[in-house]
Amino acid sequence: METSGLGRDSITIRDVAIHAGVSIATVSRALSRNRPMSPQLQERVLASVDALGYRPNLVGRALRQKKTSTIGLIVPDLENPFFSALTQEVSRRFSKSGTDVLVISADNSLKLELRAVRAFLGRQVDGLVMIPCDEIESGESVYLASTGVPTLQLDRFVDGVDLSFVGCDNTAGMNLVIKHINEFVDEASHPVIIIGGGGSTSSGRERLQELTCHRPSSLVFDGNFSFDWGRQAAAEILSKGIRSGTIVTTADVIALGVTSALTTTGYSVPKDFRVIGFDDVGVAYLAHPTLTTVSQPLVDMADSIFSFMITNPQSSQLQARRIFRPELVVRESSPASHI
Amino acid sequence: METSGLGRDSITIRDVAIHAGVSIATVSRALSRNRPMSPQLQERVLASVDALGYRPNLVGRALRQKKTSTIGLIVPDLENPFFSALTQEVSRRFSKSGTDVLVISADNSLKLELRAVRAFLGRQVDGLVMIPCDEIESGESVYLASTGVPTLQLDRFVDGVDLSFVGCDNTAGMNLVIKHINEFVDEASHPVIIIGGGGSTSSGRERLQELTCHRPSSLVFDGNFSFDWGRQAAAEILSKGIRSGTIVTTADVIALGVTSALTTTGYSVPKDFRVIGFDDVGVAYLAHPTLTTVSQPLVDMADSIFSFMITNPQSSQLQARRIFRPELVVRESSPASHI
DNA sequence: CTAATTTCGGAAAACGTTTTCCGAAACCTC
DNA sequence: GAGGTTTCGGAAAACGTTTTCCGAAATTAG
Repeated sequence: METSGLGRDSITIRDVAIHAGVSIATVSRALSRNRPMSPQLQERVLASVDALGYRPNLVGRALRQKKTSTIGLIVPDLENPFFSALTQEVSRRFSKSGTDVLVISADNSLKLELRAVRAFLGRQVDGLVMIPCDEIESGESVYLASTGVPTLQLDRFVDGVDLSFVGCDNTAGMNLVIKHINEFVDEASHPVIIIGGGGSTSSGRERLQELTCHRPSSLVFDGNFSFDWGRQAAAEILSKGIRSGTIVTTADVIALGVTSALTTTGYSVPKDFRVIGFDDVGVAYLAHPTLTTVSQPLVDMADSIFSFMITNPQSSQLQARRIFRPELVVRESSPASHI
Repeated sequence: METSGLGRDSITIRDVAIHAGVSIATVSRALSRNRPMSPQLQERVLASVDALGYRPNLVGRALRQKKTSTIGLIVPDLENPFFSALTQEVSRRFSKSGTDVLVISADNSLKLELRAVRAFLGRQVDGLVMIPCDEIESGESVYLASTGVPTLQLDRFVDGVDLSFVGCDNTAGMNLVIKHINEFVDEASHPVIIIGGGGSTSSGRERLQELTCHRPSSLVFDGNFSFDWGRQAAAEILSKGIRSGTIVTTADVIALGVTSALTTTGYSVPKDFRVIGFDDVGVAYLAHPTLTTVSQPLVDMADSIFSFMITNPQSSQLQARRIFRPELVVRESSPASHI
């Protein structure tokens, strides 16, 4: 055959209809199995479809059906391994059910986040999953999203909008950490240093809040969710003359940055400083020393997002929260044994 | 106003036309500035657009214009930090120009990769950028993609398809590594161990090939691009009774896995084993010890993808290759000083 | 054998845009 | 002030589907 070596202006359903000698309605039905039809005719149509290499134009279909079998996922930063893992998990879950997940990274920018919402809304996605950049400032994006399409917040939520949320219990997670450090921390000799991050996100704030609430006298540093901030924070700690202590962070990426800076400068983890993270990203297990952290149930969260999305067709009204319990994973960076 | 607290069945261009008392053509023109029109009328239309909160349906527009202002990016695995960094960079580059980049992760599965191609093709993206999963097996996906839309291969290419490619010079990169290790490797006492990965990808193969070609007597292990494979390979090395050497890998993720396993088992990097990676992902600088690796020019590659995409409107015919020169970054895991 | 029902293919409307084509009005030029 | 040109708004076609509606044929019932 080799009708069209390069698939220039593609073959439409009309071409198939002509080729098979039927109407376009028949072709559509043969493909969608929307209505029973005589097997031999169906077969004939399908043969033409194959012969011509016809691929339905999903844009046309979407326009007519007013649905795209697509959901959009907006993530603040793909370079944060926690988000890429979460992205992977969510995609995996949906692809099992035949809906495609399209991902846009907001690159930690509110402007890009808003633009991503517009892009997805305009493209008529059937649902939107957002990990908002900012607890306050993302309000506009999230609200806009919710006016157009069933929207779910993942991992972080925005203050003041009534929208379903799937995440983990950051407070409970931090309590596990606090209980853990209570086992070996001697207030006087071994100070607790808190390195926050993402203070303008709900999860960052919740984690930090719980920490400062239980350890009010601790030294607190606040920055963002990044390796670099971790490195920087470690430098600040050292510059303050602190030479040992227990460092609790609000994210693995921070903890890894801290550890890196500390060990590079000649300090030992966990001998001089114990370091604790949050999230349990893949590299936490790989770092040297391996990182004590709080593990989030990624697959459960992805499952939850999925079921919310399909059972919650339009009722953004009855918003709900599904909060999962994380668990502590004690590793080398803060061994359970006494110091 | 609060006409529609929840934006149920959204307002179309027709609603705006009625509200402004003009025809839909006029509304379209007012928005697209496609043809000059009287300022007061334009203003009136725009006022109605604002009042109603109209947002154009991009599906309708795409159908009519036969373009979507969207490009698709298919990446084999978002959890590989190199790919997430590359994804971020490409997105960043395109978003500057107003085209949205939609990402799908193939999750290292050929089936999902093919499905992603179909999804993007059906959705009529204006272009497709692929990092193919497999040098051979991804042929079907890549070919299919190329028949429908201008397609670019990134970082890896598929054997036998004539399609433009943007990547780095893996051979040159590995030569830098070889030159580097030649400075301190004493054949007899300090064996060179090669840990390959992604042997079924062009980049993995090229890198491994160059290594084995220059160091034919080395011990060679082959696996895939993952932390886990690195750990596993390290275990195999130790089980063979090897207690020191220079370990060259074909990717940072492997090198990091190797280092992790080695140091956990009590060996020292770089004292006992020197370890060298490839890619220069963010964590390479964070690892302990920091990782010697070959740095790929991500932004150059992203720029190149971009310019290929816009200048190469349809001419997949004249396929071209844009190969960038990587550079060696010597860090602690294989110091330049003698052992 | 007629009447009632079912089966099944096709014509055409619809989805929300953009854009071509028209025609009316306005503006020049002499 | 007539003829020519430009300006500018609207009607309608087009994009590629799905789906409603219709009618012809086939089947069943009585």
